[in-house]
Amino acid sequence: MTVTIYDVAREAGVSMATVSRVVNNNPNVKPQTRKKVFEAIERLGYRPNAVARGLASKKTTTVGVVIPDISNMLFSEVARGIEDIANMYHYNIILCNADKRKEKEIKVINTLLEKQVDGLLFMGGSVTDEHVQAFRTSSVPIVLCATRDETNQYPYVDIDHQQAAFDAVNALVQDGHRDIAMISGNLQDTNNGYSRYMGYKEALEKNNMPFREEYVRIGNYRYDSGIESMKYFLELEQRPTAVFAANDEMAVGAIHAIQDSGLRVPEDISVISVDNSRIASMVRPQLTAIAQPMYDIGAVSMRLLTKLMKNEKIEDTRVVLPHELVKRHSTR
Amino acid sequence: MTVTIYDVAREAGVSMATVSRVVNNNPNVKPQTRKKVFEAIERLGYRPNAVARGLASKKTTTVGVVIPDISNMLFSEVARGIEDIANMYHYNIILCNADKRKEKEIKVINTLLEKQVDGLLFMGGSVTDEHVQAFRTSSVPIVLCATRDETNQYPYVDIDHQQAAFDAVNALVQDGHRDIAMISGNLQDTNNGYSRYMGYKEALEKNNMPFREEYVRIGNYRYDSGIESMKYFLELEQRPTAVFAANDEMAVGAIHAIQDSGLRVPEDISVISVDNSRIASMVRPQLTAIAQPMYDIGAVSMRLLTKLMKNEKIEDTRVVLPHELVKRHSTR
DNA sequence: CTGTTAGCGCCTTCAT
DNA sequence: ATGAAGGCGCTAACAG
Repeated sequence: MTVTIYDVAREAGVSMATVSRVVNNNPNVKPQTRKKVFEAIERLGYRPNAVARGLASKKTTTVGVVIPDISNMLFSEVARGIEDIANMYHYNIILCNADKRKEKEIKVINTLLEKQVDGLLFMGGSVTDEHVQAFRTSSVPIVLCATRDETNQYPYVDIDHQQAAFDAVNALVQDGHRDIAMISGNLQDTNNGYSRYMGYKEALEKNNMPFREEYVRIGNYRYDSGIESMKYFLELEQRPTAVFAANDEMAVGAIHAIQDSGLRVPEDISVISVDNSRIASMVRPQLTAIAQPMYDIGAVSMRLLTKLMKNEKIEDTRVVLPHELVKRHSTR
Repeated sequence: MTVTIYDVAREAGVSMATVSRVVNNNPNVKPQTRKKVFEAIERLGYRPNAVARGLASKKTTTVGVVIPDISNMLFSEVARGIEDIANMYHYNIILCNADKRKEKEIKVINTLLEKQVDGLLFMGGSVTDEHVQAFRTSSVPIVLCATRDETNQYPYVDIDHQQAAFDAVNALVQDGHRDIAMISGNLQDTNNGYSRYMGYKEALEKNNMPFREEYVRIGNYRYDSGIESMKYFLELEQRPTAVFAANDEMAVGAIHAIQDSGLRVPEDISVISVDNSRIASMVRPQLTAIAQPMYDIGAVSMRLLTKLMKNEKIEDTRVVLPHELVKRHSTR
C-alpha cells in the first residue's frame, strides 16, 4: 500500500541504507547510484515518512507555539514573525491557542512535548509557578515570547512594557497635559496589563502629578471597552484632557466616543496608545502610539530558539526589543 | 534517560501492554491495576511519545492547515474557527503560511503529508491542476476552505462570492444609485477576486446600467489601495455616487479618502463592502457590508474534515455558507 | 483481565 | 561507497 524505503531499495537494486543516504543528502553516495535511487523514488512516488524518521532520529523539525489567540491582530503578527523565521530554518510550526487560560496553557504545553517538538515558544498572559513546573519537565529548549517568568530563569524576547507606558504618558505631559486618564488592560496580566499601569503611575509620579482613582478604567483590550471607558471619563466633573489607552483598539474606541459626544481629537482631548498595529493609521485622526515591534518579537524569539536547539553559543538569552513613539494626529 | 512504557511496566510490575491500555483508556483493566500503573507513571514522570504512537498506530491526531497569511485578519479568523473545532475533536493543528504562492503551497502540502497528518485543510487563492496533482498523492482526506477547485472534485466550504458582490451592488441600486464604482481585488484569484468582479458586472447588467472601464480599479485588499483607488474616482469628471469595495480594509480607505477631500459619507458618496470583519464597526461612519462568516467557514470545514477522517456518512461535501447584508451607516 | 510478540518506517553504527 | 542489523517507543492482534 504505502511505499517505503524498502520498496525503493528493491526497485533501485541497492540497500535501504543507501536510499536513506540519498534522501538525507549524505555525500557518501556515488552520483550514479544516487541517480538510480532518485529514479526509483520518482517511479514509485515514494514520500519519506517524517514520523518514522522522527522516531529513529529523535528529531521532528517541528516547534510548538503556544499563543493566546490567533485571531488577535497583535498575536497573529507575532505568529507571522515566528513562521517566517521557522520556515527559513526548515522548521514547521504546531500552533495551539490557549486563550490565556492557565490550565489550557499547561495542557497544550504537555501535548506539544508529547509530540516531541524540538523546541517550544510560549506566548501568554503571565508565567506562573505551574508553568515553570511544566517547563521543567521539558528536555527541549523553551523561549518565552512577548512575556517573561517572574524570576527570569527562562530565555525571553519582549519589550519593556512599563517604560513604553511611561514614555506614552510622558509624551502627553510634554504636550502640556495635566489631567491624564488611562484605559488599562487586565491588571492580572503581570507582564503586560500591570506593567503598563505601573508605567502610567510612574509617569504621573515623576512629574509630580496626582494619581486619581477615577482617571483609571479597566478595559478588556477591545474597541467597545474603549468606548465605554471614555464615556465614563466624559461624564466626569473634571474630565481629562488626554487619555492613554493600553492598546490601539481601545484607543480607537476612545476617539470615536469623544467624536460621538461632539468633541474633537486632538483639539479637545488627546489620545495616545501602545501597540501601533495596522489599525493605528486606519482611523481619523490617525493614532499617535508607542510602537511595539510585534513581528520582530516573533522573529527574534524564533531565531533565539533555533540557536538553542542547535546548541549554538548565545550572547544573551534575555532580549528586550526597543519601542518608539510614532507621532501622528491624535495628540497635540 | 527518557522514561518509556517499559520503565513504567517494570515499576508497576505489569506488562507494557497493560500500561498501554491504561494510557489509552482501554476499559479492559482492573481498577486496582490501573491505579498501580498511574502511580508508577506519576512516580517516573512518564510522558507518552506521540511520535512512536503515531508510527505504530498510523494516526497522528494532527491535521495540516495551509493558510495564505496568518497575520491577515480574515484568515486568522478562519484559523480560529478551525482551531476551536479541531480542539473539540482532540486534533492538533500544524499551520503553514504559503503566501498564496503556488510553489510554496505545493511544497507545504507535501511536507504536511510527510508528517503524516490525518487530514488536510487547504486555504489559498486558487486551486490549479498542480494543486490537484499534489492532492491526488494524498491518502488522507482534504477539504478546501474558503476556496474551491475548478471542477469541484474536492470537498469545500465557502460562500458564494459572486452572489455576495451582486447583493452588495444591488443594495446600492436599491438606494437609487446609478453611478457605482468598484475597488476590486486581484482578478487572478479565480475564486475570490474574479468572482466579486463578476458579481459587480452582473448587478449592473441586470439593472440595465452601463459598465464603465474607469469605474473599476484593482487594489490589493489593503487600506492604502482603498485610498488610492478612491482618489482616482474623486478626480473623475463624473464621479461615482457610490463605491463597492471588495473588502473592508479598502472600503475604510475609501471612506477616509472621501472625508479627506471634504465630502461626506454617505451624504455625498455611499460605500459598501464585502467581509464585515471587526474593523467594519470601528470606523465612522460604520461600514455597511455583506457579512462573510469567516469563523464559521473555518469551523464548518474542520467539522467536515473530522467526519471525513472518521469515515462518517456525509450528506454533502460541498457546502456554501450564507452571507447577509449588515446595514450600518456608510450607505444611504 | 493480562502478557507475548510482531511490526510501524526509518536512522545509524559497524563492517566490508 | 555500500550493506547488514539493531533499535527508536508504542500499538495491536493473539493467546491465555
